[in-house]
Amino acid sequence: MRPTMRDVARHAGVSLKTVSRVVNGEVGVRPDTAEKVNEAISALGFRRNDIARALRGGKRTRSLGLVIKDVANPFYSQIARGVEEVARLHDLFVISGCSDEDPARERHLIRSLCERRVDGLLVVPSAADHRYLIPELNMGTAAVFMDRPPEEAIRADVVLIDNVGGARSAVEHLIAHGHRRIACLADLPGIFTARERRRGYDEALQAHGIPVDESLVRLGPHDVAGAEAATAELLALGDPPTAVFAGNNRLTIGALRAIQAAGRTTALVGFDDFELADMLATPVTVVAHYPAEMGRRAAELLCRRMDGEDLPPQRVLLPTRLIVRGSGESPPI
Amino acid sequence: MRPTMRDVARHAGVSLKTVSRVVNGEVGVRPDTAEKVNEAISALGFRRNDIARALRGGKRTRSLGLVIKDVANPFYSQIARGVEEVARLHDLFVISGCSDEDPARERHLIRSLCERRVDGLLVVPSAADHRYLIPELNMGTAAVFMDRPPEEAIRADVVLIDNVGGARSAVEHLIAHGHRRIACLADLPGIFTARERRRGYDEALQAHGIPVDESLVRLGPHDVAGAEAATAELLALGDPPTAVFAGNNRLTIGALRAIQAAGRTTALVGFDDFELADMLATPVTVVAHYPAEMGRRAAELLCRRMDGEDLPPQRVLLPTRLIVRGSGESPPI
DNA sequence: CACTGAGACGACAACGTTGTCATCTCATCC
DNA sequence: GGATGAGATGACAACGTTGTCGTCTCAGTG
Repeated sequence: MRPTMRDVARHAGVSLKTVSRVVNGEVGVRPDTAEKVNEAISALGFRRNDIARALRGGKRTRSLGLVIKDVANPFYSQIARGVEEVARLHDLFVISGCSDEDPARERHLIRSLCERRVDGLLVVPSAADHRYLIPELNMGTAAVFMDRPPEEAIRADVVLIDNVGGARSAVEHLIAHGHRRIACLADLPGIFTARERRRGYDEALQAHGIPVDESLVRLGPHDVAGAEAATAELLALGDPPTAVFAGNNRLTIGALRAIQAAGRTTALVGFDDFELADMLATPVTVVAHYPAEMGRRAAELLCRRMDGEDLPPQRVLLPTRLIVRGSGESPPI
Repeated sequence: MRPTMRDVARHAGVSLKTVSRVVNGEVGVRPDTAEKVNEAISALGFRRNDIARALRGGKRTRSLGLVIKDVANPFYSQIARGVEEVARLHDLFVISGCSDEDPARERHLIRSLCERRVDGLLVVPSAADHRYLIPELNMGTAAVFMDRPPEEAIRADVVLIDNVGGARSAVEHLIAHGHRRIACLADLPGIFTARERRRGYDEALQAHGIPVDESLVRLGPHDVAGAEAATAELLALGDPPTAVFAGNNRLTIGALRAIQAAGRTTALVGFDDFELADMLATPVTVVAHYPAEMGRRAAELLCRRMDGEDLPPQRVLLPTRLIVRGSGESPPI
């Protein structure tokens, strides 16, 4: 089927090794010999077999595995983009898979990637137990986690967003605009980022001497519809909140729908920026962060590990930025 | 570093081949032998080396290459998602790369993917010449193109959106609402989809006996800013259009900005659906299509080719759907 | 002319796995 | 009791490449 170096060698009347030398640009081949070989290569359409190349000498496969929840989700696709940019610089390929937040699938993916001998792993871990990774790590597969840390037992680098700080800045922004009754839409409490953002919300209130009113906190909404319902409920309270902090972009959209539907001017700040946030009927004030940057930083850390650098496990915290657009600056009723 | 089957064999006191049999679930191993082997496997943390596996016997690598313009762009990330879904069913991995519409990079990517011996290629081709692919195709690498066809000379499957039909339906919708002066924002004429959508625009007008007024057609705007400027220019004409057809979602957003800025109620229909189109100040009527479906269909075709099916090259045309949301139904001034 | 050494090139093994075929062990049967 | 054969296991080669080392050629030197 595909010609091998042996075929090229036969065709050019030289030895296998000489073809190898030419293909890899090694020195010590006479120009006319090299030309003969190159002619044979184009005549036969030879392509060096990277599979064989990786096998021989336990060479690197020049590939890294990326496990995310879902490429179709902009948050993850931007991470993927950041990863790919760094991979490109290092002449690495990215082999990616979507876990869909299913721990079994995640585990299967990681295992398969290890079997393919990727040089390193980049993982956005699901909420499950990751100790099964320990043997792989001990065996020398480098790994860096993104967005959520794995359990204590796993000594690996992590790149996180400053969830607590970002949430705090959002809530403080609302407080600065005079709000005291601020609702919090948090995602499922099993999710690390949801817990952290909730913590930032609490800290901001406490820092300003505002008691946390649990009736204004909604843990659990996980999609636009859930957030819309939860917000509608909050707005229907006898003493409704004058502002809402939404823990991620799904929740922000849901809250926005409910606020618009209720014809209120309730203030809103959301975690996560999203496209067209500035083009909505009410432009949305958000805590922005940079998923592509997370991918890049994680990939860079991974490359350093792959190059054998032996630092203690790093924990990178990426900053957030409050983008003021209107929805967060409405005064209390 | 990582243990091999030989190590496992030594540890279990059996032969290499017996380990292979156990690992691959072959019959003809006594249960107690299998157990010894399995114990050795977990004791050593053995993982079968898929690289060696693929090499031996010219086996498939169980991977496919995906070349898109940019994963961070939702259109492409949805394609990637569709591809992933099918790949998962066939136990294949997806190795992807972003061409950034750079023909040289695309070529490099495809070449590298072939060197890695992917079992098949999925490509959204850039505007360049793809004849360099012919040797690879002849050499047995299956390939399926998406979104844009490669040149005539390349006999391969293609999965396209019904660009002409979708554009025609958009413009006919505007005509049905009484518009006669309909502007067309098309992307760079070098882009296949831009040409096709422009053609749909022409056909719709001609079918209704409306002459094409070239002063209402803008070829070239390629981003939001360009479309905004072009639309502003159109609206400033002595006899401005009463409706705009925008050839893709970037152009739609640009047009929308310009229309809002000018305080007009100019009707607007855009090609490509986008998230939050229904949440904008003016909800946008669009020609929707399904990029994930394109990825799925292309991946399915590719899998059939990889399984050795030998059909003539297929050309799949995916339907579009007009989603009415408001912006396309304003009457002429 | 014999010697030296650098430069060009080739033979061979090895990477980790699996397909092929050979061997070895028994229980079964006449 | 020896032949038979099924079942279990092992030896070995091969996949396509590259690292190591050996061989060969030939110009330069004494």
